Amino acid sequence: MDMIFNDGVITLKNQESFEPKHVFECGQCFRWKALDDGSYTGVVDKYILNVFKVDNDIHIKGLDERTFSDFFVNYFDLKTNYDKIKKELIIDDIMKTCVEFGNGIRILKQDKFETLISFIISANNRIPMIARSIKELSKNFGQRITDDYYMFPKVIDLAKASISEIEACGVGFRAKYIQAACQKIINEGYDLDYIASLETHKCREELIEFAGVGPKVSDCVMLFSMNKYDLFPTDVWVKRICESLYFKGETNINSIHDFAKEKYGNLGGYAQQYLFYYARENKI
DNA sequence: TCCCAGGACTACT
DNA sequence: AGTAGTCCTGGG
Repeated sequence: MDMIFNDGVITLKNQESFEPKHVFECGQCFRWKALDDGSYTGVVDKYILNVFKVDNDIHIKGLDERTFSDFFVNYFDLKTNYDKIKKELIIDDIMKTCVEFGNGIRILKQDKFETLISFIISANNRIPMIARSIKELSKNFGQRITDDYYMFPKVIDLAKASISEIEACGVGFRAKYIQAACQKIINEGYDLDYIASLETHKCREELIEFAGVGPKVSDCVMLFSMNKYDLFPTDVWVKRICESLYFKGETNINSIHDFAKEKYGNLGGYAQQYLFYYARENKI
């Protein structure tokens, strides 16, 4: 990887498969915000960073070199060859269209606990509301970074919150799920690192033990924070685009899972991201 | 006012 | 085993 560190800015040269808009607006994360200049600022762990692209170069502000190589090379999944993945995925014209449209998508490697809570909040919810809730949870129960930015809460701190305190963050009926998830981890010994080490099916079974986590949320948690890609999170958007482009009619979740497993196998998670982004940006 | 949104749960057959 | 109704919240 061609990396230059100069005057507090990290520059990655020739990043065709890294488009900030695609990465941060493909539905995987909720703490990145587009600024008026087209750059994106995000809170990741205790870091606040700004990312933008000029020509084919990615620029990252807010990190020292050491933090970048120790933490963010992994976070941005920079060691993965997306050209190869995209080549393998383009086995039909529909996926070709979606991959070309979301060319710069990368699947971030996010924190397990933050992803679990974030996607519990996502159930039957809208993105702005999800982002707002996460921001409030962080402000109320996370460590302060600056006056404007707070870390996502640690399990131990969020576990101390009452249901009504969690509700006050705007999460609605999901407050009890959030509290229960924290307590399951703290009191019942549920270990997300251990769960992540299990193979996909077993991992899903364990995640679904959390109240408020069903098939779709579990698959998102695995895809976005547990390095599992042999799955196909199927929300209404993905269901809709599969029905309209592949099935040419109504079908059910199981049929879509079977279809995706057959067609995309171990790359299902990537395929889902290109389909989802295309579907949502084009309002299919 | 009603409807619904990036699902899951509960209470029914 | 499979399926309606319900759920906080807030924007159309």
